Amino acid sequence: METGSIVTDKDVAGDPRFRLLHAALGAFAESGYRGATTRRIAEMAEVNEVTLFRLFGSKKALLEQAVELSQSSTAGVADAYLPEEPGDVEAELGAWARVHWKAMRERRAVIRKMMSELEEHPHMNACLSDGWKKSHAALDRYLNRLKERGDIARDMSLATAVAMLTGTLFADAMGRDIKKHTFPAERTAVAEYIALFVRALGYARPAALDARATH
Amino acid sequence: METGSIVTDKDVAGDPRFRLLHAALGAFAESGYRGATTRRIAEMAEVNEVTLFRLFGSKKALLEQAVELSQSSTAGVADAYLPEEPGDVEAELGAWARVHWKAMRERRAVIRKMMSELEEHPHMNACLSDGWKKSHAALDRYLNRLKERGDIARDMSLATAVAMLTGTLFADAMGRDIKKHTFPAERTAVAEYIALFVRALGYARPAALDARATH
DNA sequence: GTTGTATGCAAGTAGACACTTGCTTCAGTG
DNA sequence: CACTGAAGCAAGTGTCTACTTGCATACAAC
Repeated sequence: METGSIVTDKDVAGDPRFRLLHAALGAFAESGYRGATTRRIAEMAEVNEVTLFRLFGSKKALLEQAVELSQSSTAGVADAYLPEEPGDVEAELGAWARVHWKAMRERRAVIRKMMSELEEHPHMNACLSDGWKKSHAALDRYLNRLKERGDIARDMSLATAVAMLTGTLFADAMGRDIKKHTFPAERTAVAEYIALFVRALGYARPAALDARATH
Repeated sequence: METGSIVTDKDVAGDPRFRLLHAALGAFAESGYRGATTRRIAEMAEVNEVTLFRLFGSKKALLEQAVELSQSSTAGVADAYLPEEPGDVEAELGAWARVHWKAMRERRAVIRKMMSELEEHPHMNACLSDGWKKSHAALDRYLNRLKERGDIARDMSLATAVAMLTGTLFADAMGRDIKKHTFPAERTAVAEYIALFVRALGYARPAALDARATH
C-alpha cells in the first residue's frame, strides 16, 4: 500500500517538521507568499523560528514543500467517481463534479494565492495544474467513451466541453465569496450545472425517446 | 480646446498624479499589494517617492484609487452588445462573450491579484464584483427576454445558466496561462462555448422546426 | 517683485524582513 | 556514564519598508 510519504515513528502532530508545513500552508492561504513571514509561520507552528531554517533551509523551500503537500493530498480524489463504462450519466457526472467542486472550494484560499503568485513562483504553476490533471483527464476519458458509443454527437469538441464544465465549477468555487447573490443555491448548484451540461452535450438517454436532433 | 471630459489643462501623460496611478496599477499587476512598494511605483512613474505621499497620503489610498480607475475603464463595455430584443441569438451572445472575455483576459494579472487580496483588502472585492455587474446583468436581461418569448424552457434556471457561461469565460481567461494545452484554440474557443451554451439552453431557433417540448 | 503652489532632493525614522551565530537544554542510545 | 542530535533561546546581521522632515527650485498669478 502506497502512502506517498515517509512516515516517521514520531508523533506526527508533534513533529516540528509537520507543524511547520501545516502552519506555512495556513499562513500562505491567509496572506500569500510575502505575507507568510517566517516569524508568523513559526509562531503559528509553536516552533522556534531558527528551527524553521534548520529544517528547511529557506522560506522558499518550506513554502514550496507546503503547497506541494497540500496539492498531493487532494489530487485525483474525484476521478474515481467516473466508471470505465458509463451507466447513469447524469448521476455519475454529478458525483464527480460534486467531489471536484468540493475539493476546490475547500482549498479556495490557497488556490487564489497560488494563482496570483504564478509569475513570481513558477513552481506553484506546476502544482496547480498537476492538482487538476487527473480529475480532468478522467472526465475527458469518460466523455470520450460516450462519444465512442454514439451517445453524444460525433462532431462534439470534447476539449470545449471539458473546459466548460471544469471552468463552471472552478468559477463557482472561487467566485461564490465575491458575488454571493448571483450564484445558484450552494446545495443544488452543481446538480443544476450538470443538468445543463448534459443537455449541452446533446446526450440521448437510452431509456428515453430517441430524440437525436440531426436527421 | 474642448475635450468633452474632465481633463485638467495639464498634459495628462506628464501629470504626476496620472503617472503614479498608472505605475501603481502596473506594479500591483506584477507583484500584488505587498510587492508593489512605494519606491518601485515612484521609479516606474519617474516621479519622486515623496510626491507619491504628498498626492495620495498613503500607499493604500494610491492603490485603491488605481484599481478603481482600472475597473471603471472596462466596466460595462460588453453589455452594449446585447440588444433589447433578441435577433440572431448565437451571434449576439457570441459578440457579448467575446468582448467580455477579452476584457477579462487583458486584465487577468490585476484580477488574479485582486482575488488573492480580497480578504485583506475588502475594497478590491467591491471593485471586482462591480466591474462585472453590468455585463452579467445585461446577459440576465437578455436571457429573461428569451424566456418570456418562450424560446427557452420555462423551467430553466437563468441564474444557473448565467453562472455557467460567465464562469466558463472567466475560467478560460484566468486559466489559459496555467494549463495551456487543455483549452480549445484561442481563436475559436469563445464561439464554441456559445454553441454549447445555446444548446444547453434548449434554444429553439425561430427558423427551424417548432420543437418546444412542453406546451 | 512677491507670494503661493507644486515638485525634486537628501536624509532620516522606526519597524519588519530573511537569515545567522553561539550557546544551552534535553531526550535517546551505546 | 558519555556521546549525539534535535530543538530552544537571545542576540545579532544587513536590507527593505512606509512614511516624514527640511530645504532648494521652478513657475505662474497678482
